[in-house]
Amino acid sequence: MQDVDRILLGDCRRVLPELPANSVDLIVTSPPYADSRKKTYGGIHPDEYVAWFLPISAELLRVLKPTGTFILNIKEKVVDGERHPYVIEMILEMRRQGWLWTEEFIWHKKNCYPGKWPNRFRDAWERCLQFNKQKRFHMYQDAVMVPMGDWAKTRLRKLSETDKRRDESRVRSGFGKNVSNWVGRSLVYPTNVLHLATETSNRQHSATFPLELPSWFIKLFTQEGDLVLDPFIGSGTTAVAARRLGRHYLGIEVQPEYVEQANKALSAEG
Amino acid sequence: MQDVDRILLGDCRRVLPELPANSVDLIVTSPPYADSRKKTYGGIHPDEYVAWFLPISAELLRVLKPTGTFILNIKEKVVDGERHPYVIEMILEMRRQGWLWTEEFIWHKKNCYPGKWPNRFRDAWERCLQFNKQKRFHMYQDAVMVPMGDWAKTRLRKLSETDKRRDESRVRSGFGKNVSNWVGRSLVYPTNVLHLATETSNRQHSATFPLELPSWFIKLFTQEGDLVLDPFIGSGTTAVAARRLGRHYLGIEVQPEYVEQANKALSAEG
DNA sequence: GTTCCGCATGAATCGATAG
DNA sequence: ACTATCGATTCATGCGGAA
Repeated sequence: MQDVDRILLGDCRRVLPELPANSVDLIVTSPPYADSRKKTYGGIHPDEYVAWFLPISAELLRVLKPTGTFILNIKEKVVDGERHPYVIEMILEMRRQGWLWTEEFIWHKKNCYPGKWPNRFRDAWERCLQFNKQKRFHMYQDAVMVPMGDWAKTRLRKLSETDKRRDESRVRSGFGKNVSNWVGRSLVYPTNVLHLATETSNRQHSATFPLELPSWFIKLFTQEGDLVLDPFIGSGTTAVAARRLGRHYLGIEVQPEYVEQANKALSAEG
Repeated sequence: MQDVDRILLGDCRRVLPELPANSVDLIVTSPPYADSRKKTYGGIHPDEYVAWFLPISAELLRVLKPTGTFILNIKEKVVDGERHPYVIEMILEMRRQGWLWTEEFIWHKKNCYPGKWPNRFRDAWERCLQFNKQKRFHMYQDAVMVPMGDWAKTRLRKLSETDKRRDESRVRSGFGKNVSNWVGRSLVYPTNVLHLATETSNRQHSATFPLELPSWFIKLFTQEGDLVLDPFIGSGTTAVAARRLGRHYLGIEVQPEYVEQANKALSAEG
């Protein structure tokens, strides 16, 4: 546990083998999309994407604890007017590697990229694939409970405005026991559809991963003190999320500029 | 064109070969989900689902016009704690058949089935897979434009409640031209995420498929007078949607009770 | 005619029980 | 051991009756 809370510089295909087996509680990552970030990983062509990723997922399978979870945020590109099948091929191949494809969460991007095409609407969702090593894994559902759908309409009607405000801030802070006792029936478990906006004010980082996304999965699948790994950490979003939630983190990034950026962001956290 | 606007009784594996090639503008269907039980279509086991469906999709490829579209509403079940891969295997096999996997729409089910499990949240989405025969297909995007996000906040604030309701029903009825002239700048194109509730309390429709779902795709991919096919039409939802929108329809259903139900629903349309 | 409240109802999933 | 059935869990929706 001495080598955590760091951003490691290097290609994760080289760095991952140096990590001990069964040591990570959660892997959350958004790998470079096919054909993008050409300079870094050589601009993987969609047709070669699966072959490129499988050795990495094999290492991830090794370093993950048996009770751990792997969340893969990914979306297939349109190639020649068609959704390229590399993502679904990857799911099948990873199952052959030994991964269990436990669930597929949908990240609904409330503010998706604008544009207009004659044969296609704007793409407003991405996959967050959940993989596990075994059927029994750690999941802390209470940590991500949300206000009930008609909460504001019904229960809160009788509360004063100040009560309501106090209530909401408590709910948002989220650390549950007293809150869930107090508002108890006002909180429900979420579904497998996440409604999050992309971060507009983000800098030059290509993979715009809102902080909320890794935060949600970190709360759901880890406890304080657990270790979160992101093998394509980019500007450090996952590490910041982990740190804010009191989890240990480990990031891998091949581009020195990103490593620097991530370390700067982490220092700013104090 | 004389044999349309009917619900055909029979297994679609037998009925489809009797239909002429290149005659259908849109196929929208929600096939029976994989089930261990043996009622309709012999209760297809998830492991056999792909083999069962491929001959059907081959026939669908034959009857669809080159400019037509096939929308397949489906969702994989959980089997032994894991999402079963039959849906994604089917996508790959259908591509080998010659289908283009153009897009994947997400139907976000606002009212999903309740429940609580230790390792899983409620499933609130289904796939609406779009397949085509060629890269150029008919798409009428203007027919499904929706009010802008802040529409209710800005424009509608000044309208009375009755005006608002009338307004919404106009938009929902969807015949675009006059509406888009009238509210003009208030309408935007939708994304590939649909937010619809399932119809729960509609008695005789055990329909899982809300009327809005086929309606949306019918408006998007056909014009008035075009032909819509549903090879697993069930209680006739797709036919009702087509009829209301002035499209011809053709339904296939293996269970006589459903055929009767569908015809009754269609008669009620007048 | 309107708003409000109560209630039944789901393309679900898991775990236990029974054959 | 492996499959089939059943009960428990849980919440957004829209209907119907009531004020």
